[in-house]
Amino acid sequence: MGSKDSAVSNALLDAAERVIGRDGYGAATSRRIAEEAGLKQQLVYYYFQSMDELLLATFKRRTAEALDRYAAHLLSDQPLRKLWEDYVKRTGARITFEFMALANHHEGIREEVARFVTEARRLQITMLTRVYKEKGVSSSPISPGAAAFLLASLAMLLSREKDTGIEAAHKEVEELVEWALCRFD
Amino acid sequence: MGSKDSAVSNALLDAAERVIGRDGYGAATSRRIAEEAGLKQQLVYYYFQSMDELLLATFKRRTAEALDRYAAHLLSDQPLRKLWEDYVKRTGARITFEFMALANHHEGIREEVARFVTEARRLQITMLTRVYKEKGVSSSPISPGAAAFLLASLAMLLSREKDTGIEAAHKEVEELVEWALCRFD
DNA sequence: GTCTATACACCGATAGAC
DNA sequence: GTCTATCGGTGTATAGAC
Repeated sequence: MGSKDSAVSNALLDAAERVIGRDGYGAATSRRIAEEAGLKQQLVYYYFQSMDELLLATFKRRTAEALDRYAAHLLSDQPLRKLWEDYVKRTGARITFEFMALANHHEGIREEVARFVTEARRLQITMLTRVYKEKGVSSSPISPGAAAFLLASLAMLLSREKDTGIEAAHKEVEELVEWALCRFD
Repeated sequence: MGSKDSAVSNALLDAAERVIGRDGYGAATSRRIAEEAGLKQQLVYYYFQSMDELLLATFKRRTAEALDRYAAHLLSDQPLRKLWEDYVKRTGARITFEFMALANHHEGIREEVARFVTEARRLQITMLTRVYKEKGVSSSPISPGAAAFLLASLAMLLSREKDTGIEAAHKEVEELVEWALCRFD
């Protein structure tokens, strides 16, 4: 077994992301991922015990990177807007939905999704509670938790639909979000 | 080629739904679907030209059923609440996300997703415009289109996260939705 | 650490008998 | 309309040389 943070190991994770994003999780086979990385198929089994493990490692690297970005947004002077932009760019992406579907029948990925979403929400509630206090929000029907959830769900569906060529009601939703974000600036 | 609305054809579509929901689209092979239906693998190719066509037929049957349900909700005396309950039950379901992921790399399914979402939104905007007028809503920052989108995105993420074992901020979101729905009752 | 070789299962799809 | 038989391709994973 080879090291998990070697150059080859990371090249395999990069290749796995490209293949899954382009062709779906059904195409994430040892042969295609190795070919995408310019390596021999059998090398996959030197660096990972199984395909399941490779897929899980690919996903865990992504969630770790995302949590790092979210933490960085907290330090920005427009944390809410930074988070929204990050979400729109990433949570509706093709590869995100591939992993969501994979979570249906891959226990390790399902557990990692749960861990990731819970921790991300916790971070955002902390941030929003601070923002509410700074801006003197006191009696909103939308609690910090609900606001975090709203932000995530709107960004996810909005960017997913855009990717699918749908635009029904998008302009109005974007204006609504813009209106809400401006109230916090 | 056999008829598309024969008993056998529908049994294959039923079996395909079960396999995809349980094991993912990667498991939707002619052999497994036929076995699930108690039929021979080769029969799939008598009723469908290819696996792609079977998957598309499976999805189209689902979207047609959903649009029928949505149209029925319009006639209810609590159309908004009926729609919310339908959404919570279905849009976050495992199989929905499998088809969303499939849409990434299956052109026919992507087109059908776009058609379905656009038509569903159109129906809901008609309904909400009527409700707004009946209730005398005039200066809400949330337009009928934005409200339809909000409903869809919240229900989708809420039920998806529940299925994954996540509950962070869910209680607050449910209370917020309940509060909003009550205002229309 | 990377190579060649290979075992064995499953895949989509077709041909042709009945 | 359903059956048996089958082709060529691809999948996961392992063994063993270098």
